[in-house]
Amino acid sequence: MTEPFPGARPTLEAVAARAGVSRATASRVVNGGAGVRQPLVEKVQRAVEELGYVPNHAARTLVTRRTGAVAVIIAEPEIRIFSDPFFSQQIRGISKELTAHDYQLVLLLLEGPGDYDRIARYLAGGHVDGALAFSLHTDDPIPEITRRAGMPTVYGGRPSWTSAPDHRAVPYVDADNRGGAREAVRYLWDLGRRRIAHIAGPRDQTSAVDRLDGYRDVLLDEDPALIAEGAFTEESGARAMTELLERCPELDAVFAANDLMASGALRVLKERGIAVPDEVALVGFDDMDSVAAVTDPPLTTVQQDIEGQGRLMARLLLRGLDREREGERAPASVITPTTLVRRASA
Amino acid sequence: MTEPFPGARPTLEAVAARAGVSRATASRVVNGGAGVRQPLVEKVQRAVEELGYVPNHAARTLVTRRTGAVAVIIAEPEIRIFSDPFFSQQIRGISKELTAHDYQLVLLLLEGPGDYDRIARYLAGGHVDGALAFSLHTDDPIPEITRRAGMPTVYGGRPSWTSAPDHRAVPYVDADNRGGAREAVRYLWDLGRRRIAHIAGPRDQTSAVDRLDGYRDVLLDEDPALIAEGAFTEESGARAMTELLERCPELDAVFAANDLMASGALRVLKERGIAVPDEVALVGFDDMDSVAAVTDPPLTTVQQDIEGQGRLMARLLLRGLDREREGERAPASVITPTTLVRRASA
DNA sequence: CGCTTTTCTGAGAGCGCTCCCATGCCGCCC
DNA sequence: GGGCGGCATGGGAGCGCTCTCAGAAAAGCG
Repeated sequence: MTEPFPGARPTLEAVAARAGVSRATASRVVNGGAGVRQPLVEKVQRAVEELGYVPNHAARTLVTRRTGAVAVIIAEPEIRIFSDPFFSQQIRGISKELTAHDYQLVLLLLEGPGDYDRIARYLAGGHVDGALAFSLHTDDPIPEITRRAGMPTVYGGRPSWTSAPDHRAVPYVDADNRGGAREAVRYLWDLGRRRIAHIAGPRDQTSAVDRLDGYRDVLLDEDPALIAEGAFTEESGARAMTELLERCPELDAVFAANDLMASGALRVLKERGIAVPDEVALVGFDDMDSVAAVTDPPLTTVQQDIEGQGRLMARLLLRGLDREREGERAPASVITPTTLVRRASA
Repeated sequence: MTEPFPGARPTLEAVAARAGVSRATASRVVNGGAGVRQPLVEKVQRAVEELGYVPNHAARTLVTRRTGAVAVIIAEPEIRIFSDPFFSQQIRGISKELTAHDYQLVLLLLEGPGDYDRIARYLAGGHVDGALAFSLHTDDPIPEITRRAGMPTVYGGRPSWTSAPDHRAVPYVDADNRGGAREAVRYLWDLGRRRIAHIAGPRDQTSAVDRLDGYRDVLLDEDPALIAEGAFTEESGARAMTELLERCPELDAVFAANDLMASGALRVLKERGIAVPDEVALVGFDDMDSVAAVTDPPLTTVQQDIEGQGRLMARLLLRGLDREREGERAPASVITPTTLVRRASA
């Protein structure tokens, strides 16, 4: 690797000169070499090698109008998000898929409400070809921003506005929250439990709503006193459990909408000397590595393939980007299956 | 916001035409407006507003040679990294700092050994102005890659090669691991404990080495049987604890090199019916939200400002980028202080 | 009021690349 | 053997922006 002027990156022009061809031919070779005769291809490749040529990304983007980058927008203002392995795993899945297609991941974390402007400007500036967004609340401005920027976007988790009867269809990837919850509650029922409580997640997150719906699907004549709302945190799970025990001391099972709340509930049950699963059976959701298998007793929980969801989101988006050039429409959504993992807590 | 041809973004040319000025003047206004008379500034700003103009990033980068983006390289091949809130918090700190200076964060996750090539190409391609890298092992190729790409880089955690006597100096940010460990062990000593064991982290990570060194600083005549090595995971902490109990049943305190291993140790101690802190006092490291405060009993641990470290890394890098243009040298490293947080476990 | 000095503005080159189109070359068929 | 089609190659425009430089306008001075 020769460096004529150290620090000065060689251009295509230099490669072409060294290979004794035109810039156009050099460009063809660098981009796959279609329609160039073998001997020239080799000459150019040698020149590339010798000069240590790497294409200038900005120049390429300027003309092709494609950046080869995808934004991941994480709009969760709460602390939860980043102490939550959930997102981390999705991101890893996304990263794997993007990498495999030579796309880059640009992380856009929203730190405060004022950040929406920044994001809007960023997306409009043509920095990225598409976007992935997560856990949108009902009135989240993100969809409007991406739409205005003409930015193909795939959502992680069913966006809440899709509950409306005539909503605009957007592609999203989500676990089968309702089905998974149904399976969990039915499992408790089959265990002979009849006073099954539910610690729900926050009402403004569709995953929480869908899991609650699944719970209701099984317990048709459900008692409102058996439902408490938490915030998907350990602490809130503990609070909800305390509440439930006050309202219904005779409950014999709890289905928590995620593992973190389940572990909070478990803590309270243990503090009160209530045996799990003998007196109260407990089921969580997510099968979070750092929680479900570690608690005492380990949690029976609903597993979802989080990394797989990430990959799927990326795949959906990339497919959308390809189609865009052919003028086709956005891809459809995908619901991924869940599995009940039986451990000691139920 | 008028859109003349929906989908076709307005260019500076269009703004200039609408404002009745030259492209050069429009450019000046867009970039701060220095040296342009007020009435023209306003005209241009109005045109920008009306057309919804957003500068084209690629074009700007092409001429300025600055991308306004920084790569965050996460080279940890193990699973640990992303179920570990540690990185998440650093990233949040980095993101905050970058955002405040209008820089973007590009996440480069290494999925396998073959990925180094990809990273090298990416950095050489001029996609980013600088890089932040984490937890480098001794023979990690990342430093060489960033150096070859002429990419200013700041490291998170002291890179291991800085242990060598005549190492190349690189800027890094790290907690005062040794000092923190020293304080923790001294605290146990002051509590009257005399058989203080240590669950160390993996020997190839400097944070582990430094914490071990801190332990040794206090226990000058330390007994090798009192030291066991883990892998910074809950599981490995439990294994190490088991080992230690076999070798030294009479130990009366344990200093674990991180909270995860401390929680594993705690689990084993509880299983054996050993009272914490009465029989064995336990101290961790990191003060990880999701672990230290949640265990039973809550962990006494060494706190470090992880998010602050992230911010600092970004700040150091950005300062370096500024100086680069003035030909100055790389910034120095920073060691951030730690605090002992006393909870029930010691 | 005319001249110099300073402040503003505009014209134009050029960043590195892709891609359209014209040109040249070869082979093939009648 | 002349003409024609097809394929490989090169010339050159142009993506949208910044920045230098020269010229125009405004300001200062005698």
